[in-house]
Amino acid sequence: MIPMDRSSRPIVRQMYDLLYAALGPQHWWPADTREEVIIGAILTQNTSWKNVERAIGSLRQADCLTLRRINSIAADRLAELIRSSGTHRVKADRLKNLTRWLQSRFDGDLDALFALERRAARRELLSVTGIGPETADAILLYAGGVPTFVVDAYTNRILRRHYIISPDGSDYGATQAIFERTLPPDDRLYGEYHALLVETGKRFCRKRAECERCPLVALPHDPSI
DNA sequence: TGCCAGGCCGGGT
DNA sequence: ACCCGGCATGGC
Repeated sequence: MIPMDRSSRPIVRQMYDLLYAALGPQHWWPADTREEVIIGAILTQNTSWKNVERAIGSLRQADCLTLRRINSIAADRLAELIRSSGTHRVKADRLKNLTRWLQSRFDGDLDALFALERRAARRELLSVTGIGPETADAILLYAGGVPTFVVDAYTNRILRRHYIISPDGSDYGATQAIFERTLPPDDRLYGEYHALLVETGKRFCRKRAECERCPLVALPHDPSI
């Protein structure tokens, strides 16, 4: 067997190695229980994690950091508890949609959901109003341990920057397929990789001056992205 | 001060 | 099949 040299390694693997070497393990998803993962996944939609942390704290303080409790309290009370996460009335409705659906369809049993075949479980999650592709995959991966690659805005931006997808590309499934085609279906690997991409986006893509310090700067890229 | 954050929905072309 | 406004708080 001819050993594979560095330059012929898939770009997606090179990127992972560079990010992990530079940033180390990210310990995602930051939560104590899988229910907390699910709640956080909805709260963090288009919202900085910092604001989500406060909302999680409020829920914990009110003993409402479980799906059962969220299912039983009033939506407007829930909205007040999660106010700091922004778009709080929308998110309160979405959380209620989720818990109502889990109760009626799976008798409130998360194990029943995650026991489903992966595509079936994903379809189920997507049927809930307020759960889109990224939220569904984050729940599957970080709460269920299902090896599904999570694609977010930073992921597409970084792939555009490195010519891996077209300059205007943002197709969720296409981006997801790039990772799932190249990497073994390992939930720990997927989880670490997505966390590294988000951390990279936060630290190196926000301000122009920071992007030259990106661990991926040695790879071919378009500086204007 | 304005702009954005670990999206998604619903209505309009 | 896209495109867009709305949702809303806290941080820089």
